[in-house]
Amino acid sequence: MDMPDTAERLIRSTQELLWDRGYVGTSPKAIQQHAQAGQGSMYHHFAGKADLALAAIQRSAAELRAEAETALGGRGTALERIDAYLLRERDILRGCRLGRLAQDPDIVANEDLRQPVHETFDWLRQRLAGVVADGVRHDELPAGLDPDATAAAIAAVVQGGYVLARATSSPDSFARAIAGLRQLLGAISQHRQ
Amino acid sequence: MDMPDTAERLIRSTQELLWDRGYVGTSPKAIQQHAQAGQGSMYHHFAGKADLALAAIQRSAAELRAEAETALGGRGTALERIDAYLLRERDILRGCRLGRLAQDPDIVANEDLRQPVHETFDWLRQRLAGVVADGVRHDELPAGLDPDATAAAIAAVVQGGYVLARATSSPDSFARAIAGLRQLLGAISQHRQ
DNA sequence: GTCTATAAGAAGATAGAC
DNA sequence: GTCTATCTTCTTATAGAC
Repeated sequence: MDMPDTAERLIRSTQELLWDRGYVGTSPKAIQQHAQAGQGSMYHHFAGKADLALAAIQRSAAELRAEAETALGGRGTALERIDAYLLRERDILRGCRLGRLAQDPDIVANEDLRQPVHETFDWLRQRLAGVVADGVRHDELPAGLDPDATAAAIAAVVQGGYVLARATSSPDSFARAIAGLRQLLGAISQHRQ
Repeated sequence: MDMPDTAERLIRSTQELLWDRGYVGTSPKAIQQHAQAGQGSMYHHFAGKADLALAAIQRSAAELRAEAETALGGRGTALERIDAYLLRERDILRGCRLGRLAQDPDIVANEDLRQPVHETFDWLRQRLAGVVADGVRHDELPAGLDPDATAAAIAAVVQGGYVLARATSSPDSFARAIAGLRQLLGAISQHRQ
């Protein structure tokens, strides 16, 4: 268990702070303190706040994608894989690492910083749409169902569930939204074994 | 068309800036410039940034609630009223005035500032649940449907739709999520006239 | 009510020593 | 690679004149 090197600690610290406070709310000083790195260290390894944030966002995007893939690429029916995604462990009140950045004006205004966020959500929707399409192909889901729209609704319930949970300071709000979506999906499923 | 008085301009300016930049990203100076009010003016009318933000958030919460009520309290079947809510005009890429505040660490950390956000989302879910319950009562929607969970899912798709739209810089992402939800609701509805 | 002056501290770096 | 010094601008006010 060696201590990660300085650049690595800076990236990980920035990931944590971006998650909790966003880009606008995260200062270089706070990053340095969290990473136990000096001013000079940070500016030696990274050109500045934006450069470091880019590394952190790319890292978070890759992690998120891997976690989603674990659920969506698992075994089971389409509905079971969607359930695995919807019910996977989440730090609900902390929100989505990437989704929160979509609210940040300085992220949205900076094309470099926005790109990994954009790409990840594009990937997620396509990945979810693929699973929905599988469900339609195997007669689990009705033939008329639009995989892209359904996928977008699923991703939106998760992102919106986070918002509702934070707004009400209660993870229950997230759970309720997920339960509502699962009930709708269950109601239209063809229950084939 | 008189110019609103100073306190009023300060509140409206703060509403706009909170919407676009959040609490952490909004400085008193920016508010003063937007409102064309001086430093002394602002601190004469309000105790400080938090006090002014509270007034602005309460105002935005009341406005949002009134707009939702217009759609949800209109005439028509339950599904038509939900559609009216889902399809009402929105400034999609700007996001939700209140939902974006749920991401703000300084809002969540301050009970006074969080309260109007919390209350508004509680109200919205209950209001939506009432409409869903109406639908169940009138046999538009299946008897087994959980109104609270369905309401949470509907609110989450809207909030999440905003997140997806901002993440992808495209209002289409919002529209797709709404379309997905409407397709699910349509599929389970009983199509009674 | 509004204006200007003042101020302690943070934000986001740059420069040069070690 | 890391450290300290320095710098400009911004943040969030307070104080007192007008």
